[in-house]
Amino acid sequence: MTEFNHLFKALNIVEDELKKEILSVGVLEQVPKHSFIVEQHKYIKWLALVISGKVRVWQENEDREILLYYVRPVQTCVMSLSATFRDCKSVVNGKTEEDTTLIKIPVRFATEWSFKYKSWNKFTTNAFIHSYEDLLLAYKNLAFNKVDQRLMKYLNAMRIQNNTPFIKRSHSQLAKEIGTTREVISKTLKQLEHSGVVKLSFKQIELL
Amino acid sequence: MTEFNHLFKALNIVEDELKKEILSVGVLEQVPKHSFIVEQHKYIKWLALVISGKVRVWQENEDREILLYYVRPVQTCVMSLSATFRDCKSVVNGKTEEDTTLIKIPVRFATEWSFKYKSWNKFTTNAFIHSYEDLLLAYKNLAFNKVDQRLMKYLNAMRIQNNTPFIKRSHSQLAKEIGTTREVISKTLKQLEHSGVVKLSFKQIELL
DNA sequence: TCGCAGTTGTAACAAAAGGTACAGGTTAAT
DNA sequence: ATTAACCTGTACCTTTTGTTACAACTGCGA
Repeated sequence: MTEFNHLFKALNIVEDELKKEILSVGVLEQVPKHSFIVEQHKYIKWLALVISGKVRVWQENEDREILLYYVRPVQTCVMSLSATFRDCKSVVNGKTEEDTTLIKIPVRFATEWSFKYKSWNKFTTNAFIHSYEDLLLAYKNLAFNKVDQRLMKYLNAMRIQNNTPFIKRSHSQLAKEIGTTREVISKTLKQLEHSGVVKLSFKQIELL
Repeated sequence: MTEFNHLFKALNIVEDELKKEILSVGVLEQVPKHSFIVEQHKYIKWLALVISGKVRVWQENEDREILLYYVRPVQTCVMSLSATFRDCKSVVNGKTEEDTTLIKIPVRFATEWSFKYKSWNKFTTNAFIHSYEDLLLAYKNLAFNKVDQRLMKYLNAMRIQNNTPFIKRSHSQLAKEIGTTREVISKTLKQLEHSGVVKLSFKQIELL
């Protein structure tokens, strides 16, 4: 089970006891792209850890969406983590964007572990802290920056993330990340192209 | 020390050992209104627990502000909580709005405790979860609702909070809660008055 | 009681964002 | 090769939000 060893290493899990427990209750799952992992208003029963692939987590409201974050290897979604502490319904949506490998752990175990094993405790606490700070940044960004600035931030983050200046996303996908509409993105991108910051082509934006 | 007993009861702290530790390292402090508890870019050294009074926590950006949350008895500010897990600078501001009583705990203890004492663990975890969910709601609200809706939500929350339909805040204070400017709040309130939802007077808004 | 700092109202304008409508491009599947 | 589904560009218009500027009001303290 390479995936489990990979998990142990990535999360700095050192206790043999904990490893044994994870091996016995954890379920390895291959999820194809575009599958829902969590859905708004539905109960979360598993703590999902992303071993490979990518999960997009967002909120929606009628016809609009806004990106919250991506869960990448090796991480967990805070929302499913908070479900481990009190049975709860999801207030977000999560969907794989690529074929994804998960290790799923029934929520009830995670609570015990955080008290029993230092490394698990550290992992969960860190997850909370980082997620909170990320969300705080996102909130500030939304509160104080206009669409064009938010878009540029997003594009630059993508560039660093994927290590390429070519962002392969359609305008409507971008709109759903930024929290606006397709037309606004199209117009904003055109402006950015005129000012020589980007170069546009079909389903692709090049950062200059 | 009534304050400490009050704290133990409110946080469901049952372990005698933990009580002893809190009593020995905790510092009781009376803070007058309008004092900074945490400041952006400054290090957080204490975990502050609000026993009585109220602390306003917000973010700012040049000339704009936006409210994050209030810390009320008996709670702690998540940001100072996350500082207990890794020495960090604050990304928010916190200021007392009333004369406030705090119990301050040096950050290094809080980490140990969360592993050593179940009730402390529970308290910190719950604090994280609730704060995260609150922020998520705020984010969604900001992303999808216009100023008038956000304002009404805020006013209604205040009404419930203080159990009175009279909200005693100036327009510029409201602007800083909502994340907009004074003029916009004035105009929006006038509209709301015309539609018979509120009644305006000096430094007071009555919800009808 | 006077003056001052903070508050409120509002007109006029500017900028940002959203919505409608439609033309035309690209791709993938049949 | 044709079609259907999706993508892009843009003109035009509306709504929302922000800015500037100024007049008038309120309440407190000297």
